Amino acid sequence: MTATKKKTLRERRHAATTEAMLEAAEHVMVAQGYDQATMQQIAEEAGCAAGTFYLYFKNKQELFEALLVRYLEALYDGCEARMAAVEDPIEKIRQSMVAALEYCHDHTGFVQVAYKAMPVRHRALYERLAEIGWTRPQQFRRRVEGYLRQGQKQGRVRSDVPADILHDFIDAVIFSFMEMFSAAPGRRGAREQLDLLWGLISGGLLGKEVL
Amino acid sequence: MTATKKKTLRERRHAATTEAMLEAAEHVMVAQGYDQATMQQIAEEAGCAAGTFYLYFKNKQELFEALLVRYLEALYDGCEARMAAVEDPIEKIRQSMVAALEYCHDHTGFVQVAYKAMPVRHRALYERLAEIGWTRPQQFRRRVEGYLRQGQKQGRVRSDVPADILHDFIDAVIFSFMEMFSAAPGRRGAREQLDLLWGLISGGLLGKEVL
Amino acid sequence: MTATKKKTLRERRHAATTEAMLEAAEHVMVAQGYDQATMQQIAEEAGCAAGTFYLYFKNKQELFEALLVRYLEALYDGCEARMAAVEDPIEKIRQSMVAALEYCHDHTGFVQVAYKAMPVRHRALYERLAEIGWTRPQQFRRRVEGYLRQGQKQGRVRSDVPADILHDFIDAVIFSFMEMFSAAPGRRGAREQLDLLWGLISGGLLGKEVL
Amino acid sequence: MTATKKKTLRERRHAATTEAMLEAAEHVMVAQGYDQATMQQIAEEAGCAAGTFYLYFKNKQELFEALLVRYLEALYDGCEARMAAVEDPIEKIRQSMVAALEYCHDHTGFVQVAYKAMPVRHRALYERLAEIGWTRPQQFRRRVEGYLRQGQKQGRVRSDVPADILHDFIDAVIFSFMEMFSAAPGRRGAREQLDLLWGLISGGLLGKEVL
DNA sequence: AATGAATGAGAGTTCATTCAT
DNA sequence: GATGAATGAACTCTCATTCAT
Repeated sequence: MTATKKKTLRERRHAATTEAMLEAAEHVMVAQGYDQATMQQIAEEAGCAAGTFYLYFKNKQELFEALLVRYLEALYDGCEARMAAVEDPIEKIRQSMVAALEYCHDHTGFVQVAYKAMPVRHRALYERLAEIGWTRPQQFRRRVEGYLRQGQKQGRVRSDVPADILHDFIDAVIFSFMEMFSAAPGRRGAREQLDLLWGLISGGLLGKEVL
Repeated sequence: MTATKKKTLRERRHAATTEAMLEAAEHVMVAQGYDQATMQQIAEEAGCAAGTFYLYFKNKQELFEALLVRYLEALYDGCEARMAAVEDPIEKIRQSMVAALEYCHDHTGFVQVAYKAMPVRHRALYERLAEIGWTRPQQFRRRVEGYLRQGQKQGRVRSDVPADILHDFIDAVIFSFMEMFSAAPGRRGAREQLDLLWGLISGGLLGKEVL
Repeated sequence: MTATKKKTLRERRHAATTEAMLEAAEHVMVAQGYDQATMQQIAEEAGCAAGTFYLYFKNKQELFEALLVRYLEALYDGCEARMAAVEDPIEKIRQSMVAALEYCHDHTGFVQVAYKAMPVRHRALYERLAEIGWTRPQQFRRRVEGYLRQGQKQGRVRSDVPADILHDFIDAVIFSFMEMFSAAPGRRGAREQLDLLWGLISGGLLGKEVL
Repeated sequence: MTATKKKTLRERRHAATTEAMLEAAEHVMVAQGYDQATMQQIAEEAGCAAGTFYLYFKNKQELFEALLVRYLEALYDGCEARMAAVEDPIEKIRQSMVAALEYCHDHTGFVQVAYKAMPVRHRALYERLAEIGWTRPQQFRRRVEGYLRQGQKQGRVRSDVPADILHDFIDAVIFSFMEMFSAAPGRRGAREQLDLLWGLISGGLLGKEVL
């Protein structure tokens, strides 16, 4: 009991420090970008010595990756929770967007990290994360593509465009608008943003006619 | 007269050198990204000494900006030429997309520079370029928004979404797909790519129904 | 009484810990050399925390010196024991060599520490050890030189070379071959090694003729 | 002509700088040892910025290797020149010793570098130098072993000890005494030193009787 | 105009040592 | 007594920029 509690205490302490470090890293990297952010700056922000970071993260690159993974895990968790609550495949996609936008509203830092701090373009980063065994994005994507295909079979989604391209389309719009929203937060309510995006996206997915 | 001619020759020489330097910078920056590309590498690629660059560009940052501006100037030139050839506002937008995609096909380096080498996110960069007085993107954007508003007045474009958001939507889709196309060139023909994108975008712009 | 016993127990514990630490230090320093061996590595090898070392040794340098002294004490003990068992001065020297070689066979780590891990060359180290009051090498050396002088008086050792140089000669050969033997252990039996070395050394000491 | 001269001038300049840097490195490394010598110290000694060293040497390790190779090349050159001047195999060995001792007298720094500054033990270093393609020590050694075998065939060198061990013996004595001589220069004349060493070595090589 | 050697500030990272627990 | 997290100074090495030639 005591041992367990002790261990838990240590672990808690460790987790809290890790958390504080990730926050400091986020803050500085969002402000400066990955390359321009120095470990000294981040350490100062975190209120500890630069060397201390190397007890928690192997190097700067892994610090950044941990930062991103932490956010993405939460984001995907939210998306999947919302998706599970409905049955209809198209509605699942819509709900996933709702979750993403909500998360983006509550964690402005995330999008800014993802867009301003990335040491490499996001495609390359996903590959890197896959290399270290974190493949959730790929899995999630496959799932959404499945829903899109169901929508195509039901005739509710255009079939002249392959599902993977439709997914790219959704991603393109969401990511881009998330960046805009996070850069100018509060400009519009989350509800309104969602309707806007869904209008644009669903129009593209439906694609009945060409102007 | 002679003086003028001499000066012209010098200018030509200067322009040619500038051009070679920009090409070298593009090559290295596309391969390595902005921060990782060193001036010595770029100089070696250009076949001159590192110091020489500082006779043509104030510093690394300005070298990159010049590189980007050169591309964007050509891109906007192409877009505006095509836009001038048609009358219909929606068709103008479509033609501008055609031009952009074509340019992107012929100058793969451009998109790669814009996406892989940017020292900062593109929004920040536009602001920076505006600071140094290069405001063509803003002008171009205003023009396209004007066409969108015309389309709205004619009832051919959804009016439930403001024109500036529609523009953001177009930008989001185009920029994202341009990156994909340039990363996997030849996967699809330019024609086919265009139809794909236009299908998605026009669907979104039209936006008659919601799924 | 109880206090005394307690103290003795404590002392035993202290000695055992010291021993374990020296062994760990030896292991790591032999593998990596003095500078490359880190206190954290040594601590891990010893199964304790890095900080604990500083309760037993003032710093890394003293840890190394203790390590070396422990070995040298044992080595000199062995040599002197063997020397005491015979009368003849030359034979004393020979027996000392026997002891040294045996020790070297049984404690390969010693030579490797002495040769691979030394933070400074050995002469400098002896000076340093003398500084901290450990002068046994000097004493031992004086003794051996005494035996050499006796041999010279008896006409059994060349007199054209001063005894201190003869001692340097012996040292040179022994130290060098000890390094070789310890680097390639088992290449030759201890007996054979001894004969080899004694042949070379005694030839040099005798020095009747010049080729 | 001009071009050639220019190039030669540059090369000269480069060589002179390299030389100055090696000297500075030698000075500091002899005083502090390899690990303790910092690039800043060396640079200060050389009268330039630390970064400048990296234009001439890839890193600290290569700086040290260059330093050692420079010395050894000169040493071997001297040995081989002297060896070529005589016919008799044993005399060749003796002449090589003469050359080595002379070199050691004129370049005290060399022995001190070799003994005080080595980042690793000399055997390991020879392996490393062999790795980067510098195998002169091995070649030289093979040659000397050949002479020893000739001496054995002629009955002038003991045959009860293999030639490679005899070579180790010579090396052991020479290296050790070189260190002593260089640590206490001028204590004895070169001539006297030579006679001393040769007496000890030739005695060991001859090895007629055992004390 | 062009060079490229030299600079020097500053990067990421390591590690002997300390000290609150 | 033992811990091990934290320190922070010091390390090697990089590179945008300068300037004597």
